[in-house]
Amino acid sequence: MGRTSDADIRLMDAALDLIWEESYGAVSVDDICTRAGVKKGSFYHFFKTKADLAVAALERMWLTETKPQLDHDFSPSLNPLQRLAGNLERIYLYQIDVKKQHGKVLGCPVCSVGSEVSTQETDVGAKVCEIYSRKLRYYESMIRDAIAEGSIPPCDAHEKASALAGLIEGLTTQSRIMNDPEVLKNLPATALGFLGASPESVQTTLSR
Amino acid sequence: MGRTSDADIRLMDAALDLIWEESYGAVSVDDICTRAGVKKGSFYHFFKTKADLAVAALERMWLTETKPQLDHDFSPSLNPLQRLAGNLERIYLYQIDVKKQHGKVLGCPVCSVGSEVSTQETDVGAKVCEIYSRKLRYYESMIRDAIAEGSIPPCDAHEKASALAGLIEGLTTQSRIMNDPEVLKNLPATALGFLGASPESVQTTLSR
DNA sequence: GCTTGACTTGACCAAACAGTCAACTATCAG
DNA sequence: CTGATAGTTGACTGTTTGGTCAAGTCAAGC
Repeated sequence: MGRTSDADIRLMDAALDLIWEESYGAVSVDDICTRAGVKKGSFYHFFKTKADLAVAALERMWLTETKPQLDHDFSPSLNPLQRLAGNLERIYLYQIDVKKQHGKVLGCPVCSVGSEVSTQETDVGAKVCEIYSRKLRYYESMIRDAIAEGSIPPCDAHEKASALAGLIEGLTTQSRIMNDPEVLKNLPATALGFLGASPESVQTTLSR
Repeated sequence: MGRTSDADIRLMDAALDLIWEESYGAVSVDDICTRAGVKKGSFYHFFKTKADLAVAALERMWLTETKPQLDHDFSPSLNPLQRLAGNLERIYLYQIDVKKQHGKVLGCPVCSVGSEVSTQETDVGAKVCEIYSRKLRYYESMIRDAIAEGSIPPCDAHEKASALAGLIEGLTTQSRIMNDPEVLKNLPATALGFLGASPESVQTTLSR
């Protein structure tokens, strides 16, 4: 019963877009409301604070975008190294497209927001941490499969996954700072090499 | 002639501290003035805007802290892999200390600020970019020396340096987000392995 | 078709904000 | 000693900000 609305969804989408394009701190509640076409009273009907909205928006992004994409890219139907190579190639092409659309490389919103607010907005920080950890599981499982398959030397999969995430997020951040997607061009090959894949298997994996 | 002052230096130090602890967007001109013990009128006597101050503060940090430290860590008097290992070990121990002092892992201010403001404050973004590039030169020269010495396989030193910086900054950011310095514990070994150093040379490099 | 309750609206408030200024003060060079 | 000048101060302005609210609107379920 009662009136129906998609204002909360419009607010989440607007918030994520703006925060991605600018930054968490540079975006005001008014900015978000204007972009979403929602009045401030409605904002506070759905969310207690900007941080509250950010948490909801991040979780929504995970559910509607990140998770489906990762499920596709890291499907066990592919061989482990191809999963990673495909995912990283897609990230590279995506940032090229983002630069075309927005005029700027925008990188990864989860990472940017996390680094910005982790010491301040604890709820947002916790949500970022959660999403980051979920991503790590995809890497970890891929690494375990690659070891089992013999395509990379044995190692601590959890630790390697964390370092791999560092490499990926670090270069993505670098491409945002430098505003240059080409920083990511060799990421697939670099990442495979980092995992210890032989130069030949890197070659064959990337040529598919 | 005229009155002397160190207010500009106090402002730069205060700004850098606050921005490091919180974020660029979360810190106001009033906050900076209060921490520096300077009145707002004096702030605007020395700097046009917060962005202007940030640029000056970053350059000052480079000159008084980063550069001397890098010159020490990457001194050609050490063998190339030891330079990197020593530098990364120091970063790890430093973040442990920062967590003790501030209660939180704060990561690298250049990288955090860069990721936050690169799309908005172009002057600050350019300065971050400049400092980032200067850091890359240390990595690049170390990599070239390591190749010449035969301790790592040949590669494009510039590209490898960029990826190495991604790995280091990425894991540093991860440790800030997770508020856990232990993320950086194996960074020395991980980075040496990433460069292609043999397990034995990693072992001997780290045991010194 | 009417009641209930979720949603909307625009006006409103106090606090925080960036930025200005004229009057004041300390210091250095001559 | 003194004048020119760099630096200081606190009070000021206008704007943006987060946040509230009472009155109004609309749709679902009975």
